[in-house]
Amino acid sequence: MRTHHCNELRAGHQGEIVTLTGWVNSSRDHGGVIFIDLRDREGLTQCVFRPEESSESAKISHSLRAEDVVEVTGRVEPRPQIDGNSTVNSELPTGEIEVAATTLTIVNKAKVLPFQLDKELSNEDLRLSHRFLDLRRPRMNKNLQIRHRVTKAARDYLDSHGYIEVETPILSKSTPEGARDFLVPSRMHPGSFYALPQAPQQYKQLLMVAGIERYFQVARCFRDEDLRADRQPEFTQVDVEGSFTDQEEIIGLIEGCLSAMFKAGRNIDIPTPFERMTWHDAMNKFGSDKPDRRFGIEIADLSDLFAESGFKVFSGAIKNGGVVKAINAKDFSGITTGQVDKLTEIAVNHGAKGLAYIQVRGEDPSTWRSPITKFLSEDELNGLREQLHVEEGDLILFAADKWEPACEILGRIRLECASMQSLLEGREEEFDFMWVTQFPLLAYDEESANWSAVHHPFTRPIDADREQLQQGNYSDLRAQAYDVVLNGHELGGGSIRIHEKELQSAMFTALGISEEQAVNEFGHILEAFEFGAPPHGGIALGLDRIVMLIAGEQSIREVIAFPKNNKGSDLMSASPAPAEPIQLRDLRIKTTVPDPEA
RNA sequence: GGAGCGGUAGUUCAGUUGGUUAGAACGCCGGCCUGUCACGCCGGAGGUCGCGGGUUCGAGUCCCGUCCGCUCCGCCA
Repeated sequence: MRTHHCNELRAGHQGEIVTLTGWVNSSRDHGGVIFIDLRDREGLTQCVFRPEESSESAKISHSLRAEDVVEVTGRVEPRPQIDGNSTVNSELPTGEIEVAATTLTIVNKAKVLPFQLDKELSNEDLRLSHRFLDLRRPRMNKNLQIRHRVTKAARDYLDSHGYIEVETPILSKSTPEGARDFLVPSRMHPGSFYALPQAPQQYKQLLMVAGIERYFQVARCFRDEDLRADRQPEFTQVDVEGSFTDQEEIIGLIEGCLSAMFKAGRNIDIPTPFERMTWHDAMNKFGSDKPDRRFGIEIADLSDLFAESGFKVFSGAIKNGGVVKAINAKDFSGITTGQVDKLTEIAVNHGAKGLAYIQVRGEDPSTWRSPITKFLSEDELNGLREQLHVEEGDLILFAADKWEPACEILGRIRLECASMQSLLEGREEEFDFMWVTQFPLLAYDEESANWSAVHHPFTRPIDADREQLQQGNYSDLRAQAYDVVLNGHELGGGSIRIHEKELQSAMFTALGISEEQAVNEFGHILEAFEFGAPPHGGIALGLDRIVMLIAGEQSIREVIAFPKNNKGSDLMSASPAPAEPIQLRDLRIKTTVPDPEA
């Protein structure tokens, strides 16, 4: 049996007889003396095999290959002086010592691996199909350890604040709103399906009705939507709900929880309280409900300046009830034609007809290079210079549209400018936490002519807007909803919920859900609200994203042990896979897709 | 559903205006080596250039189609 792990032995252990186990990380065969670096999950220890001390184990050691599993027994020795030179390896925590092997057992040989563990691998397919090897790499091993510590910190923190973890069903019911569900056919109810939960939303509210008062869950959630670097079909939320609470209490709780998580995972102290910004301000200044504020380029409103402009694109947009907005990308007047094209494409993809810009080559507007300055008056140009603090070298970009699309266009453009200018490089240690509050409650979709819930249909309007909702006046309602944002990533979102049947019914009416449908789909929660439901609210944190940011990774796949690829496949187990005919028969399911095996 | 980028040795990549037998590094195999730690030295094996078609005297390179991967948009209450 092993006596120590591979990151444990130090000079103080000198003379002890120890046994280490692990994988051969590397071997250096000098013909006579042989070194191997033995690796376990904790680290590396050098073992040395000298023929004069143990001819048998030295002989065996010649056959060692990378990733063989071995057990080594020997004496802890200080690294010697050779010809007056120290052989201490200061790069290695165990570099002051080595284990002079007397016994070597090859526990299990390893084939040559399909990739080298000490080299970066761009072929993610290969990594995922051999994930059990990929995870051996110290970086991945470290990521899983960070994930464990961060999760534990969240659990401990919430526990210490009186929140108890309750498990809610994975086999659940399909909900009409929201993301596409994963369906699970029921054998005992042919033709009927469970759905995997997109979130434990309704269950946790029912736990509040049940008098649990303070609930949390490290909850697996499922959404059958297209994937991204920060999206997986199954992902984990730290789901929290409390009764007799309010937005302030939840925000304070989560600030403490995130602090504990970042402390545990990265040993940094994040300052609290976080800054707050209303959704309207976030959109207005940053064109996003999850602003990245680490660089400037704030959006300015120039509607007053251009209301009567001779440039009809601007004045026309304003007369149509829209706005003219602009950003000043400092020191970016040297933008290339290709980059202008790319920015224009982004603008056009978001509904703009084009992208007006000015390359500022000097103090005097006459030196400005632009397709539009010839349409602008001297007053307008001077006003522009003043309001945007224009200096030589700047690049001005405009959007003229309705308020929200104009904000969104410039929001996208400012992110792309930051990327083109590499404004975020080398700033991995900056953490800008913030809350975005007062989201709109409802959004109108022109195409379907329907109102839909911006957060979800259980979200409570702010008290001042409650009457309006019940009177059927759905424009500009504000929600008691809040998102916590870090460096442009949404870490989590929550709200104070509706706990009264009448208000919930009014909400369903707003969403075009008929009474019959409401009873059918949400009857249990409407009924529950009639039996003394306490006021309640909560939040859900995206654990994968948080761990990703703490670990400094670019994709949540790097912090999930066995993630799916871009198409939702697990390349290691080859799932999803066709079902056996007998399984389908039991489920009374017939597929219309031809069997690829046939 | 759409856009972009990519696919050449086990891996990471290079491969010029289309032109000899498609290269390098690491890994792998064999040999040498008693103080290395990315050990070193000598030798060797290893390729359907994703797949299919086309242009051409000649295609890794050009054209068309297709498959796969990643990133982004749509989507994700």
